[in-house]
Amino acid sequence: MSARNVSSLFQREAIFGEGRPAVVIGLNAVIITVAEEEPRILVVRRADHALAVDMPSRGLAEEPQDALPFGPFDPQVHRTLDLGVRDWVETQTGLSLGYVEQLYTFADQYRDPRELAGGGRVASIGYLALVHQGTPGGSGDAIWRSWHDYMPWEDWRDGRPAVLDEEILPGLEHWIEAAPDASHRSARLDRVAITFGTEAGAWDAERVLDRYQLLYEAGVVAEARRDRAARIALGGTSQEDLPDQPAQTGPGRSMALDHRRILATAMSRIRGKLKYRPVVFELLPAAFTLLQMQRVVEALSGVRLHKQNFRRLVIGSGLVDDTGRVEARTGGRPAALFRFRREVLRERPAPGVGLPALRGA
Amino acid sequence: MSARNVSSLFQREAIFGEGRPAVVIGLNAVIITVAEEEPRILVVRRADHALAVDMPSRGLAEEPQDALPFGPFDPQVHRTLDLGVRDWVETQTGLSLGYVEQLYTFADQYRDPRELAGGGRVASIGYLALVHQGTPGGSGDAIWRSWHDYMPWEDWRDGRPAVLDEEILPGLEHWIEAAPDASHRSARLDRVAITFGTEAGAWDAERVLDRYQLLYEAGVVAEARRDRAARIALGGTSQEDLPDQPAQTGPGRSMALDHRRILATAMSRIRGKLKYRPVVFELLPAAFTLLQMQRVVEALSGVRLHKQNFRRLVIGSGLVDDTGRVEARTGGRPAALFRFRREVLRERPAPGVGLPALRGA
DNA sequence: CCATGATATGCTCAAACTGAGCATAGAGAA
DNA sequence: TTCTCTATGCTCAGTTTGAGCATATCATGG
Repeated sequence: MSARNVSSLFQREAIFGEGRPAVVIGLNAVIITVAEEEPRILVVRRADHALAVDMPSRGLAEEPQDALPFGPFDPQVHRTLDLGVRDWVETQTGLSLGYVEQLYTFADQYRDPRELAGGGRVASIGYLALVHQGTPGGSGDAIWRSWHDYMPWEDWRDGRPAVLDEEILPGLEHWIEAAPDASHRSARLDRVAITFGTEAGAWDAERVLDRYQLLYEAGVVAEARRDRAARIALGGTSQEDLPDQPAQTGPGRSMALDHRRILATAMSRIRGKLKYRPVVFELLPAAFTLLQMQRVVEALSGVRLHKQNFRRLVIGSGLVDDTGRVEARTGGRPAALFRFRREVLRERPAPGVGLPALRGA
Repeated sequence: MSARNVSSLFQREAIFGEGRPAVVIGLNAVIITVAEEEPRILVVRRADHALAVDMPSRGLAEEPQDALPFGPFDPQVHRTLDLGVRDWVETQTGLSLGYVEQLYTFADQYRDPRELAGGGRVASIGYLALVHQGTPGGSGDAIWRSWHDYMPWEDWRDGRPAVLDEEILPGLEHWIEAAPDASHRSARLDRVAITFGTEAGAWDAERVLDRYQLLYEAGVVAEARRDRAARIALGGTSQEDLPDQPAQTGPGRSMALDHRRILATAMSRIRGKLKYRPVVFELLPAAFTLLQMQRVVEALSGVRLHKQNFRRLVIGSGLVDDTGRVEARTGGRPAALFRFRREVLRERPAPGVGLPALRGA
């Protein structure tokens, strides 16, 4: 509460002095495409030597894990963070990114377990990038995987995902029961109800991050138990009441470090953005049918849409132009081919697929 | 395009090796409150010794500038970035922050001119924080100022801001004219039309950042010319076609470094958030009248709302509860006092002041 | 050539939501 | 008592949504 002069910290020494805290900045990219009606992200297989190298004898997980592509940020080379991302993604994978957007900066203590072994803090700036369908997969060991492999509970296109009732809600139930007292229990119950929409059937597609965070805190997700095991193994204490399950189980495929959290952030962001910015077109070819467009929106948002109403809204919004051409290979009546109408940006303040179904309710 | 193995960069050396890029992380906070129907932010007066110290003889600006509160991030002390912000804000100003949210990480080259003088890159992570009305101002030299002092063109509550037609649009006009060729000119015209809504009178309150960025690029805002002057003075080259005006003029009050850009980011974020999250209540007392609530929303969004419809929506949304008490000092019929209904979080997926006027159109 | 099975596309209709006002209520001030 | 204010209730036309029904236009297989 000391009323210290605020600008004292502006002194040069405070910033450039000896005590300069060493933070290494890394850039993680969630590179998204949509192919065969599935939203896919680029992942690499990565040996979790974070643990393996430092304590091979402690018997912690050594098997390789999926990880998001990563590149260090070097201020000597890169003028801006965005350019840094584009640069190393292109260098490593040959992919030329279209839309690129900064997501969030993650710098929690122990987000990288190497910190426990004496490494410095590694801050990671998450990025979201979109590339067109049909872009050749990354070279090297990078592959495209459906993001639903990691978040199966986020795909409601074929109805309520079974994993919710089979694994997730029971796990959360357990966590609620394990609360220290009634008030905590009630708070936990509320939180589950809010994020998973257990009450009014109100599933909010945008709350991907909230849901993942909750699953992590509740120890339902494999990463939670893995990280806890790492802390214990390295001498940290753990007061947490996580269920004692094998570290590798849990809903969805796990990822290295906090990468699944970064993915969740990306999913939340793109689902939100869909409504008010024309980002879908970044994932579509130049000419497309309305059903193709609908399928991409559905893949990203994870919910089915009413076809006729989708047409009405998209056409009515002025987002697209009829090219006059048709796509004949539909298996039925040929579909008109449309293209994105860039001029709409000039006319409407928030052009996007503002479907009511996507607006939350 | 070399198809290098992606995971090669995961090697420990790449991260912790000798060539570790030195990046200092600072935290800037946009601390917002609303008092007397004005949205206010906490600012400090700061001598721009960035330039003054390094080249006192070159005659560059030495007068103090407004700056956002700043604190270094020290990974040795702070477990998370959020905690870091709360900690130094409390230490320096005695303010206990309510809502805190990360905005964006800024790390452009030369965002801090000290870099030109040989300092390392200073990355800044911007934060948005809300504190209740009536919170005592910061101690030391921190003061509350209306954010419209810095962005006067964002306040449409009393009609179209005069500064738009008097200063901004002429300045942008000049920039459009100065384009190298017709296609650039057309692109610039489009961009102005989009961000400032010159076409259909479509002012999108959320595009605060787009507008500020455009003003900066067009050299309309004082910071653009200041930064350019600094680059030239320090030997950098400048090919830019910025108008030759005194560095200190331009619409709105200028700020140090890229702080006005960070403010613009905060304004965009909160205006967007207002629609789907109950953030207004962070700025209101426990019990409030609907008009008080409306005034806070108007102050933040910069637009006037229809009173009866505001009531209808807020009450209908279940966001508030009647306390049964009344506020008598209204100057007219006493107004019912309401309080925030926290349970709404459990019921609705996206509770917020989702007024149509705030939805863009 | 005609039914069948697909998908595309057009159109309708009730329910809910918005934008703008009119009208009345309950205070203090003149 | 009347006037002036702000609060609060209510109406109404225009628009937007949610859900379907109906028709169009292909390919395919009798």
